[in-house]
Amino acid sequence: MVTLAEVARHAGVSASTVSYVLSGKRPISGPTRQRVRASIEQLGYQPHAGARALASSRSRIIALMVPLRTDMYVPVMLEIAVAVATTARAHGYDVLLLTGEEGPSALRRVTGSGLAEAVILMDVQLDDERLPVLRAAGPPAVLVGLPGDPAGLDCVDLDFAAAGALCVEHLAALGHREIAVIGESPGVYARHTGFAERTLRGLRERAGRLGLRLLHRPCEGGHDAVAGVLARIFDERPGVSAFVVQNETAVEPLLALLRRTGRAVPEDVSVVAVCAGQVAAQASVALSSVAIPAQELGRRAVERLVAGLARQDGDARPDAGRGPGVELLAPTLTVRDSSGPPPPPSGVRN
Amino acid sequence: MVTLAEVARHAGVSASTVSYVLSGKRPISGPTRQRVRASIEQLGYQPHAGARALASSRSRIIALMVPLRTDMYVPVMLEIAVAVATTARAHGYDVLLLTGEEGPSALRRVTGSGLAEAVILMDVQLDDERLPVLRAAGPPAVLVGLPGDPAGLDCVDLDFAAAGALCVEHLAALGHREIAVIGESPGVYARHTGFAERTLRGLRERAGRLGLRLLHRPCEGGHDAVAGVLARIFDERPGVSAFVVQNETAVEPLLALLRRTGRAVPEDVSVVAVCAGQVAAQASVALSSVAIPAQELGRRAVERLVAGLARQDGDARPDAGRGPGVELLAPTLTVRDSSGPPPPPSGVRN
DNA sequence: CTGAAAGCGCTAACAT
DNA sequence: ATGTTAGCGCTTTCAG
Repeated sequence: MVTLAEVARHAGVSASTVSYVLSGKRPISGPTRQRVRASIEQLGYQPHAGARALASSRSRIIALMVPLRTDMYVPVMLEIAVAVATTARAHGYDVLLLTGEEGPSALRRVTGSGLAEAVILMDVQLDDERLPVLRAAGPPAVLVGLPGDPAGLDCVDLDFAAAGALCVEHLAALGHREIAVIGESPGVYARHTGFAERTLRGLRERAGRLGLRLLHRPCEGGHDAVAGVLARIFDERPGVSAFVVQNETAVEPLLALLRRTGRAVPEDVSVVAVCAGQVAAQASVALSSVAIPAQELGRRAVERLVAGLARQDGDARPDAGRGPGVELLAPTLTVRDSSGPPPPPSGVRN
Repeated sequence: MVTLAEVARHAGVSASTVSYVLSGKRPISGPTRQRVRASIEQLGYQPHAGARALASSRSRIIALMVPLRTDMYVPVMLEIAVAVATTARAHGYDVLLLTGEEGPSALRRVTGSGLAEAVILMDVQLDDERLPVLRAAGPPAVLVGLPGDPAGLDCVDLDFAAAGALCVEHLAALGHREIAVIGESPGVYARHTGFAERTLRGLRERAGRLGLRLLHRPCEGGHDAVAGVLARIFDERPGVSAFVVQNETAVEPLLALLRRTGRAVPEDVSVVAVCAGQVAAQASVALSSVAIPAQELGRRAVERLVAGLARQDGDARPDAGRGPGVELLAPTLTVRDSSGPPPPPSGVRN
């Protein structure tokens, strides 16, 4: 293995000079820098990560904790993870993959051992058990998602409430007066995953303001579960002319069932989804939808973390990352083929 | 930060004793071990990862390279990644997440810097550009997937050829004589991703042996693409009574289109899939399918890697991991609701 | 602008 | 069974 000392000897300089060429932490004359660079190149030198971490107390590693349970928003999770890794690299960091399984102790472990100098948490619950660890003099952290009490924490998420409102608004503008919401599976609500409840709040609030009727039903994924829920909805509210879906695995079953029961989309009923953009675009009827901005979420999480770490170093630049706090990304609704005006009142159908 | 030296002082022993209590690399008397353990506990000591890596030249980190492009088998990819992380932890390793983006250089980087001591590569292409790095005195590595020439490499994958054969066999046993294959998107074949071609080979070979007609068509995901392919298939081969699908995003569109064109599944046509188990189970008609054993793949990859690393250490145990080479997991076909006997010859329908 | 040298915290001979 | 000690490779004072 090539060491810094060998590079130094080869270049005819001291070890510290090589180090400073690498870090740029002090001015090095042009010629020396050239020679050192050449030696590094020739010898194929690569700094030893462990030695660096030991001497500098900075591992340049960010831990990313993904949920163990992969039952929800799976493509989105992967996309966020990949965006985190990519963005982290762009800032000189590597990413350590942790699963939710180990829970809070994993955070203590990677953080206490100096393995990771910061963490990003995905799939945050309203009263997440990992949060106490973070508040108690924890490491720099950014949550993707919003806990019940985000005080003192750094969070990035889609503004799901606004997303819900946006869906209602879109449907209201088309003339719909009665909407049904096919929600996440009951388990998601039971776990108090914030985004589901926030979406619902946004839906309800805007529906209330615009005077629409709104019916919400949690729903498991899969064809049979959706069939049951759908039947109950039409039973309770025959006047429903539009659906908002927030469960990727319910999307296709819903479309299939509507088709089978002779309801054309969007002629007879409209459907709007809050889900991964790809899912919406590739559905058997391209769905008008609010996409989860997975890449953006991953990217922002890293950027905020890196800004925070720089701040620690005394990089008092006022620009990067607008400081800690909650950052909610504004939702965008993409209109595709699944939403249109409601059918004319029954009996008047042409 | 609590150091090993402090623990040693607190316990009234030398630093090496503490180290050995931790590593178990030499016998320590019961009493001393107790005292050291107690001190560790009380002081909340955590070994410094960097210092350890430096002194021992073992980082206890495995790099996992996932494809950047997330267009295929996405849930499976995440499931593998999570299984890798979980299994690695069970063996005392952590996992570094790399994206395909950086390519071969990422391998050199994490490996040359001692950051990771071994790597797992996912989504391996037939002539993967990362392989030369591995063969050339590279780090211990396991591929999830099969390259064109696996010589000298350690690989784990589903036996896709056997999976294809299994599908044909199942359909043949039901009485089908003419089968169509909805393949992966053309891009996948163009990239020479091995599994798609191996599946096809298995399908063809078994179909040939059993005297079935087989028609293969690559297919993009999404409703429109599937519609086009399906139309062409029925045009060319009106006698087709069964489909094998190997593209998760084509599954629901296919089912929807069959339904719409008045073909009942499985009464009129059978459908068998090679895809994630969850997708098959949750489809609008529960699909008979060969599942991709994601967890098993991730688990085996780590186990083989760890076995290899132990072998390096001189752990000449004959058991663990059956040595390097190619390990193909046997496929399992789960019969669900989408496959049955073909309809009686036309004109005889009841 | 550059060098010398003292650690960073841990492991693993080498002792006893 | 335990202690002593010499590094592992790098960063960062302290000195010029």
